[in-house]
Amino acid sequence: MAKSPVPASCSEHGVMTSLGDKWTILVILQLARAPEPRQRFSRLRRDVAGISQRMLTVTLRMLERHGLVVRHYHAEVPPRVEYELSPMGASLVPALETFAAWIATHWDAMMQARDDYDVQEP
Amino acid sequence: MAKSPVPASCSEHGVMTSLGDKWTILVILQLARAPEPRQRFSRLRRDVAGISQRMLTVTLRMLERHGLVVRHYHAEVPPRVEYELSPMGASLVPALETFAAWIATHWDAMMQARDDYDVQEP
DNA sequence: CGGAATCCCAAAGGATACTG
DNA sequence: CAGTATCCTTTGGGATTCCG
Repeated sequence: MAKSPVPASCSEHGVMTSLGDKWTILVILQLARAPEPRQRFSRLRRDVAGISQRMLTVTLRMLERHGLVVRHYHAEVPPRVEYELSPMGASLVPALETFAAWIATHWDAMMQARDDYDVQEP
Repeated sequence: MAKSPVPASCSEHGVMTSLGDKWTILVILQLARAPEPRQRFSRLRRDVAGISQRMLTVTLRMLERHGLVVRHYHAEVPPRVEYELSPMGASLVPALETFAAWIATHWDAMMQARDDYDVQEP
């Protein structure tokens, strides 16, 4: 990069790199969909399909760092940590749910298009 | 992966991996925002800030493969190729614009939160 | 002009082991 | 339990060159 003088769209560009990440979106949706607003680390680990413990840690840290998630640490033995969406994080949820709904609606058509494309052009 | 028996959320998971990609979102938005519905390769290359020729090719191929973009090839000399959103691709745009609008609105707050976080915890 | 192919490096991310 | 640290493999993606 550093070839164009950082246009205005660079803010979008930068956020897409982090927020557009697969795990980020899935973790936020999981936090939003669960009945209880606060979720424990191990629960998220189970419910976000396929995420590794490392990526969940990294993702939650990034979200906390940007003010989208609040981390509640309880200094007990064994320790208990809960995560919940901040008001700003919660305000992002509708956009993500719209995105997720679009996927659910068009998933079959996209897979069909992909198969058609693949049989035609080898 | 292949540890959990591929739950229903795997569709979201799978699409996020491709559609959630940074370049994919930026290319779709560029195709949607330009006044002319059809855009030439070289124009997209210029307008999508920072994208390499390789990634633009890969991204457009993937979008075409999934039925979100239509490729118009004109066998002239020199050849001319135009891309435009399919109806399905266009139907995704509102969701992405909502996402982009959220980013524009909350960008400053996120950067502020990030700076606050960074000075506190070294 | 609009790619495709190759090369190659840097970053992402999984597996494992250890700790407060 | 909720991480952190390390290692190591896989992937992303830029640079370059060549082709229709």
